[in-house]
Amino acid sequence: MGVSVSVHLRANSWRQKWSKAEAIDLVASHLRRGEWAPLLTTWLGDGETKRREVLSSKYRLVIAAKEPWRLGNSIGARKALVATGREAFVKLREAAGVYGELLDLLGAHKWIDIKLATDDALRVAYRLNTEKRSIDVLREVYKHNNDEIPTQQFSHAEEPRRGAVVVAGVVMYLRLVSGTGGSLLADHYTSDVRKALAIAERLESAGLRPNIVRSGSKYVVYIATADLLRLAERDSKIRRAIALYLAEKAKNGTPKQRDIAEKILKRHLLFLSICSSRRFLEAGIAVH
DNA sequence: GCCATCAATGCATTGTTATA
DNA sequence: TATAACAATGCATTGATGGC
Repeated sequence: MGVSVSVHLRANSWRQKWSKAEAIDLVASHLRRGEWAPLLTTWLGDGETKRREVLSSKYRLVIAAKEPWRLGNSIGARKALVATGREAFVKLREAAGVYGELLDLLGAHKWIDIKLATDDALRVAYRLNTEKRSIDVLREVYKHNNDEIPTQQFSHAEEPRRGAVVVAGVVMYLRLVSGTGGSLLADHYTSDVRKALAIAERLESAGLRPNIVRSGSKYVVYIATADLLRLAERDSKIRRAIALYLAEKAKNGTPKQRDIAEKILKRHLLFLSICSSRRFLEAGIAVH
């Protein structure tokens, strides 16, 4: 089985014992018989790994070799594409057998890639822990600051201006973002990082997923389309404000804004049902 | 290839300060 | 006090990135 082979190969220090060319041929012949263990050891040694690719579901087993054609399709002069697809990584993982426990202990970089390729739960956990957004970075920098931000700054019940909504007591401005589909954000500007962090925390405790980015000397706390839509579903004031904002932009915005606003309106019919149809007729929006 | 998001940058209007 | 210079604010735009 894979176990005995891989452990055996290790024990013999086969990489030193045989020439690379011989070793490569050995790996290739084993692989032809469906035996992946030698390939695993070779890949752990001379394999190329791109975690980025694995995480974006691009699975390629590439090994550096002098004569790549012996192993698989050549990529350039020195690399062999041995296999593709997630299944190949599953095979590698299976080939490791008990040896995997050792690799676990070692925290072997490439071994982790194999696990990331084959274990969905691990992928999710990995992403949660490693993919830092700019808000996470900011939080780390300022985490020693546990100073309470006076809540009073949130509590005023002022009426938001046009194009603004109140989210968890925070006045946020609506904003259209161009992309192919267009998005709608709500943001809040402040030049005080700690205020920004406090506001973000408040939004988070309201079940949202805010981010903070720098804009010149300011910090921008914002929530993205998905969050805004969820808010709109359960908060009629927000729903209404968004509907009006979109209608206004679709009518009087710059060409770009009109475009985006119309797209969003058509995609999320929710907002059409909010305002009176007369209002929308006035706004001159044609929705088919 | 499409779409949403990220993050940087741009810009017009409004507010503030300096100087005559 | 008039106004020129500058800064802050409230946005808008855009290229890059990454998932599906």
